[in-house]
Amino acid sequence: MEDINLELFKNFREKGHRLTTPRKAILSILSNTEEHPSVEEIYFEAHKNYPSIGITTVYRTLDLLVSWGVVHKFDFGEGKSRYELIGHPKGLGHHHHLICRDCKKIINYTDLIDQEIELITKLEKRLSKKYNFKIQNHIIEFYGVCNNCK
Amino acid sequence: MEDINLELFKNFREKGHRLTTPRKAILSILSNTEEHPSVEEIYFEAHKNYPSIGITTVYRTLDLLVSWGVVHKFDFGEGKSRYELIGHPKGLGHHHHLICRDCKKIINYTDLIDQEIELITKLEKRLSKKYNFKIQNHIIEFYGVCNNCK
DNA sequence: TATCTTAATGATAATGATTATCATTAACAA
DNA sequence: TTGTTAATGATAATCATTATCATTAAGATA
Repeated sequence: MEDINLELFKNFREKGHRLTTPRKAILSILSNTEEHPSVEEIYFEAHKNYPSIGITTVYRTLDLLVSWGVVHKFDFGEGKSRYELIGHPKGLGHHHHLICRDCKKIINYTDLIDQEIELITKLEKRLSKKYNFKIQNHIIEFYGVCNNCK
Repeated sequence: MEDINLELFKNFREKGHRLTTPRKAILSILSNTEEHPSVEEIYFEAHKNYPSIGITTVYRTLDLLVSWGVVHKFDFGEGKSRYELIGHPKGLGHHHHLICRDCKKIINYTDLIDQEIELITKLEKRLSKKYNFKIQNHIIEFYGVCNNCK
């Protein structure tokens, strides 16, 4: 439970939801990973400290967090979803992905250029006005074939 | 079968695959839609002209096209995949998405493409060199809440 | 602190998209 | 026209996710 952003706890209370043990466990796991864990991985990890947790609760809690825009749900083409805290307390921070169509390997890259941030910020402003859309986050992904698979 | 890019047919032959009726039907559908059809929708559509087609073949053909980087497989969080021709012969062309987390509505937008292309080209070059990765395409998606759902 | 209300949980079954199997069919090379 | 075999389509199997429902425990209240 070391590095949880306490803002996340407040989030629950403010929205009138109960802050339960399984929810705390799941937030803790998301806060302390630098990966994009799947439901099964989160369930397995949570089990260590909280053996009675059910996988249904993992699904439910993640859905809740995703609907608030606090967690992003990814699909890298493996037939299951992966999750990531959007405002990540560890260093992971804002990043994008290179995805191998073949072996599904994911490379995180963070060498974003200023130009990108500028472009995206501009786009966000324009799009949210034009479509009256509240934008919570964005993803940029490059698809192709990795060095091992070509 | 009106507007198929014949390059796509060559693609099959060049790779030593047979150009079969169901494959032609699927390519035709992808070439003539401006949507992101699901497997079921493609199957249903193909059925009109080719009633004996099986849904398994739709899955298989799409997998093949995706592995060549000719078709992109999307997941908009609906629990099923959607597909789109990357080099689209109709006007759809290169675009990105605004996705409502709530109702899953998808808005296609084509704004700011010139500036984007410049930036993305630069990024692509840099990333493919750095990670020795053959990049085939990219997606940019904005997630949030649409006007109806807020 | 004990009690009450009800949101949240977890076990289980149900669903639904996708994949595997395998006998049959049809591309296309010879 | 024929033969080889990749491709097909029907069906069953798999597996992630969702629905159901009796039970539990957060947190408000006394």
